[in-house]
Amino acid sequence: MSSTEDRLDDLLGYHLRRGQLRAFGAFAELLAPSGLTPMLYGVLATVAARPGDGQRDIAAALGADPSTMVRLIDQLEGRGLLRRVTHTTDRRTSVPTLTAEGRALLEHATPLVHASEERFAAALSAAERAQLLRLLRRLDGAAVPEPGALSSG
Amino acid sequence: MSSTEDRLDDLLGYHLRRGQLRAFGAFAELLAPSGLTPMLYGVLATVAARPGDGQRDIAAALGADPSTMVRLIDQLEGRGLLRRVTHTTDRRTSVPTLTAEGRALLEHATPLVHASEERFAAALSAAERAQLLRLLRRLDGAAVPEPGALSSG
DNA sequence: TATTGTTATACTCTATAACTATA
DNA sequence: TATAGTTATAGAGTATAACAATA
Repeated sequence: MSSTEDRLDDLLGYHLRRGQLRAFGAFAELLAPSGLTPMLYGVLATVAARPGDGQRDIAAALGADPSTMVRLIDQLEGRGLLRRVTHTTDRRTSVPTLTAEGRALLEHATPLVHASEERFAAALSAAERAQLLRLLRRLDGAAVPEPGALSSG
Repeated sequence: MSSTEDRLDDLLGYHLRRGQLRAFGAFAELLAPSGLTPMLYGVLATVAARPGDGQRDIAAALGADPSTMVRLIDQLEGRGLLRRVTHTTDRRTSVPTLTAEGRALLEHATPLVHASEERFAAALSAAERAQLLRLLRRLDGAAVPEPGALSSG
């Protein structure tokens, strides 16, 4: 009723957190068997999307710390989903590269991820989901700066 | 091609997470001096909004675990922002109750929280923010997965 | 001297299970 | 027997700082 009761309900941050928890939960329900967390899936997808990028670039694209990325890459490499390939000209840089298994798992997981999205966003119509996605992209700002990319929202 | 590069950019969960991180960061920038985290603010606001509720109810309202709530209440009580008042008829129940200091801090913090929202959502117009809030509320409104049901790994 | 990746470490947040005291 | 709160503990997840190899 009064402003006292609505303090949290009026906050984007509050609902963003709750929405993310729901999204994470739905992800876990469908993808637990694959052993993938949202972050591990994000790494696989980003490695696939940015071939040739070093770990630091992958980390930056995901908003993660380089030392955090080491552990994530360790996990994925330990499961044979990717390999660290030394960069052709800069031997400091290791380029995460998907193995056949990694690519297969990514292809297997992606429809499950979309299914989890449809599950936790079932309260919204397709048009509303698209609208929500559009607004969230704008919120993120210029999303991930990609080499040679175009837009600016 | 596009399906490969857009795997993450098409996901609500991905953008919800990034949005929440942005919200959390903006909150920290403005609220760090107060010593409040988003969750601690949420507890204060919920205690204010639900006088007479026990810790378990407060926890449920925030989607948190009862044992997690103990620690949060501990922190707030240790700083003199609330007190545990034994329930009138059920002596098992402790009712978190704001002190004058707690209420004052809540009143002080709330405009700062709104300022942090305006900061991290600056890319959106007022109408877009309202629309985003509506959609996120609808998302939250659907059956909330229980806290324990999510993490079975 | 700067940069990439790595390691060691610590800190935060949260959940699980066992325990207490009430009911 | 069931419930509210608590405790101890463990598991993610992440960040900071120091270090080695390379540029």
